Amino acid sequence: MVDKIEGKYDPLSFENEIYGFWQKNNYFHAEPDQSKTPFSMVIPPPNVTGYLHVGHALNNTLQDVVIRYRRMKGFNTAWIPGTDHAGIATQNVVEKSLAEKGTDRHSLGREKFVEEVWKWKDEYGSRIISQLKALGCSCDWDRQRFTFDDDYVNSVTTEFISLYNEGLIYRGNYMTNWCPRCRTAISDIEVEHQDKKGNLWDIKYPLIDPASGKPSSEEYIIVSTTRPETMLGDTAVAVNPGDSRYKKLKGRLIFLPLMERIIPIVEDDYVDKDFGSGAVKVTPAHDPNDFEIGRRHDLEEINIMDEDAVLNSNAGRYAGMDRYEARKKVLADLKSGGYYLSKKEHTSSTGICSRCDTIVEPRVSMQWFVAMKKLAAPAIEAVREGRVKIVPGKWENIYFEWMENIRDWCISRQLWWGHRIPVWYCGGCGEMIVIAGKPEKCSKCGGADLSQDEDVLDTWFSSCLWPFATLGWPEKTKDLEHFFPTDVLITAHDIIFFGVARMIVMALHFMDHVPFKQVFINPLVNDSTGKKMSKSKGNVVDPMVIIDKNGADVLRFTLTSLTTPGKNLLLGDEKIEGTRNFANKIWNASRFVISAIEENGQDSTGTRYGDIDLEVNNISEMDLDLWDKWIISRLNSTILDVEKNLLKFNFSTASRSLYNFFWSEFCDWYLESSKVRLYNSSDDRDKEVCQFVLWFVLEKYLKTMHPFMPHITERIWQAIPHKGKSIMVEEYPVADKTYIDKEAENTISPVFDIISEVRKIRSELKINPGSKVSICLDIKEDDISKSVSGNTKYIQSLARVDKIELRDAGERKGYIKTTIGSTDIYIYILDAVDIDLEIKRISDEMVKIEAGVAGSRKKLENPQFIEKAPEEIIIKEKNKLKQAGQINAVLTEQLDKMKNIKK
RNA sequence: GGGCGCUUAGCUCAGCUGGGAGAGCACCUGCCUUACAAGCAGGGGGUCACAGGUUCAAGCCCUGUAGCGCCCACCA
Repeated sequence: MVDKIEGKYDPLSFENEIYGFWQKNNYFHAEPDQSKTPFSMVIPPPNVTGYLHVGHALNNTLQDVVIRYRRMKGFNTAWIPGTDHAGIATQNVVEKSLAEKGTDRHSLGREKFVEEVWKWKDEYGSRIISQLKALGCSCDWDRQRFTFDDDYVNSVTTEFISLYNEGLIYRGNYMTNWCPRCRTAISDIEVEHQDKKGNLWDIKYPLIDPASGKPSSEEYIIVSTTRPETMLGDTAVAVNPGDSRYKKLKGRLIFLPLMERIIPIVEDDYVDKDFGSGAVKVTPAHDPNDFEIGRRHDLEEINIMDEDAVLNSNAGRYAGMDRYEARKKVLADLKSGGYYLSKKEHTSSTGICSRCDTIVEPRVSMQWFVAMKKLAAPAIEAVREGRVKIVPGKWENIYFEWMENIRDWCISRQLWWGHRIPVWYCGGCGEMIVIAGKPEKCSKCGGADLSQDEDVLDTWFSSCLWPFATLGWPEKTKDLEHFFPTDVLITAHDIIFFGVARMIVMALHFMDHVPFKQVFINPLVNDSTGKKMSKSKGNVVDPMVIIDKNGADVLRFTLTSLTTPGKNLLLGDEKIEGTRNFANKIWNASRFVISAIEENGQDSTGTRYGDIDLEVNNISEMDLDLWDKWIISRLNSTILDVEKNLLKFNFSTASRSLYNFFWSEFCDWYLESSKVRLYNSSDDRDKEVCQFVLWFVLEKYLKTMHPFMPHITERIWQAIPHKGKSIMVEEYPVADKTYIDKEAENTISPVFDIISEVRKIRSELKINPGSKVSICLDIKEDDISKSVSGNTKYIQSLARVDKIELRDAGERKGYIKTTIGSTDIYIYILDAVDIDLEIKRISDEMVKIEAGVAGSRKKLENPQFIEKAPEEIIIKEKNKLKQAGQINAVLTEQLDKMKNIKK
């Protein structure tokens, strides 16, 4: 590592180098070690096809802050990274690239296509990994996993077979959500719902005349539908059993127009008497409700669509038409046949595929399912009992609501990219064999004609093993023993159902333990106007662009400072700029500290500073100035505050604490005060103490800040006196409460007040900032007097004062008088003052004071307040009133004086 | 249809268990003061959505209203 820091903050010049330094020294890696307390996390694996979007940037920054903090706290930390093979998403991406080459997966064939995807993965799959590195993530890269690694395939196979053997996985023909574009079944949660405007059509279904057996020309039932084309698959009309209108029609048959099929009327409680005509057409193969009705009444399920949602031969003369084309034709035919009654506008929620936005077609097909009810129960209990804590708590309710109403999980996908289902079918006898690895012959008939189930498993069926499969499960590895359960999972809210819930389910089932103790749901990142980022809107912020321009630290700190649990965050350029300025501030202040140390001719990287031994580092034995005690006190409070908020995932508060301490306290006050001691003091010992404290506070601060801005803190730390190789493996500063010195803070406070007051008056009266003024301080309280008299040189320097007298100015001319607390301040301004300006200043001040006085007086005159409010509040209020009175007196006096001069 | 969240300065938000309305940005004034103009010093600006209630005291607790947002749901 280089020592000296450059004159200008240029993160791009050192961030990569520092990351390489960490990696080279293997700081990210942890081995199981019984002597240490483990702290582990698994990354929510990003899609292998993915690139780092701003949501990932946030998610991984937060994880890195947590893991770096814990590492410095002495835990044996492992942050396990990796990627997800992401079945549909990846297959879609590769298919797209095939299409560009003018080919498709079908002409390639399954085997070649899968090879193609692996090639794609090898080429692009590390993109997101290198982006995470650019962000500074301290993942244990030796443990990087992919949900399609050989070992992982073994985990998934074990999962499937064992759930199957326990009767928790079954296969059957059921209603599923079918995406005609992806040509696969998808699970309920992969369907998003959008309200779409459409129509509700009323259609006449003639009754069959019992006498003739032919459609009646007079009797009919009206049915309403939003999807007229599905009538081609109707196998009944349902009415409510309590609906008197249809009592007389019980047992009658109906003539289904167009298909000319005879279908029954069935009675079912599902039907709402008050909706439309109270009669519902029933299409068991293309509507989830109708499916249920159909199963209850043993109705035929006529599948009228193929996997592209094109009508099949069951749709008669409509075969070959797309579903929407068929709709038009059906309506036209209904019209010409006299069956069409009316249409009205109707908005209904439409299911769309979350992967490709295609309208999902409910379709009956043969699929594999996981029976979830039994599995969910212990997972609900685990959260209820607090064994898994979800932060913010509101998400727990959402979790409960979903888990308590959970439905079975369709896990088979009609894709080629994914974990194959470990099931073989015997061509001879039809036997189904569930086994890892292809059996040689059929266990029933001995035949060798065995073929594997064509489907693959839902990606989430594999990712829900992530917290323990990455550690070696089902093998009983040392890693698993040491690092499982993990401690925290940080993820976005849309993963609660897909991942979090199922991880809890599977960990409880297979590991008999929760997979993580806490889940933090990170906020969503919106654009600067609060809109969701989307490619089509063109408002996507690319984190890599920010990193390439401002460095990773700036992006990271911007994100943490905006992360308030439970609230979406808005990211815009101004926010980035603010952090960049802050990083610049840290850089420059550090340069100041370095130069302050070096000025004394000390070795900037040694372990000694003057006669102060950094290794002993005992500030309690030093002769600390009030300012030293104050800044050390503030530092310790800051450390406490940062830690407290970090443990609550309150990243914005922790960030603000770091920001305010450094800028408003360390830079604005302590650094400025140090100049007095460094440049104009003859007290060498005091100068040394000051230099030491500058170093001490900066060094501790850098460590406290390190998890948030790892690169800059490392860079600067390497350039100041330090012991140890890297800040990232240093011990996190221990906030020593004995140094939280409220007395020092209280003692210094009047000094600050006086400086601020003099600055304010100077500014308001437009006194040239370059010129110095003389002041008199009339202090009535002994302790203030003591602290002020010991700090006059600071007041002189920071408020640009030449002469300070600790007395009142009496009748001497050329002074204006102001007051702060009980202290009167006289500022000698010669005749430079603009009388009108001063009169205005005083009048404005008096108005403010008056409002406060009125409020206090009202309270204190209220007998109930005196009676019921706590003593301390009453005292406080009285003090307020007293002080206001004093200030008012001074202002009145001053005002009179000014007015007299004016005369 | 059910549930949840939000509403505080021009903008974005912070305000923990009820007792002094805050920050950043923007704005205004003055400063190139030897770490930093990506800076320094100072300043203006708010009936804390609305209406009730509890309380000595409400941005904070309770009820209701309105607006915005999100999630869930098998509304033909």
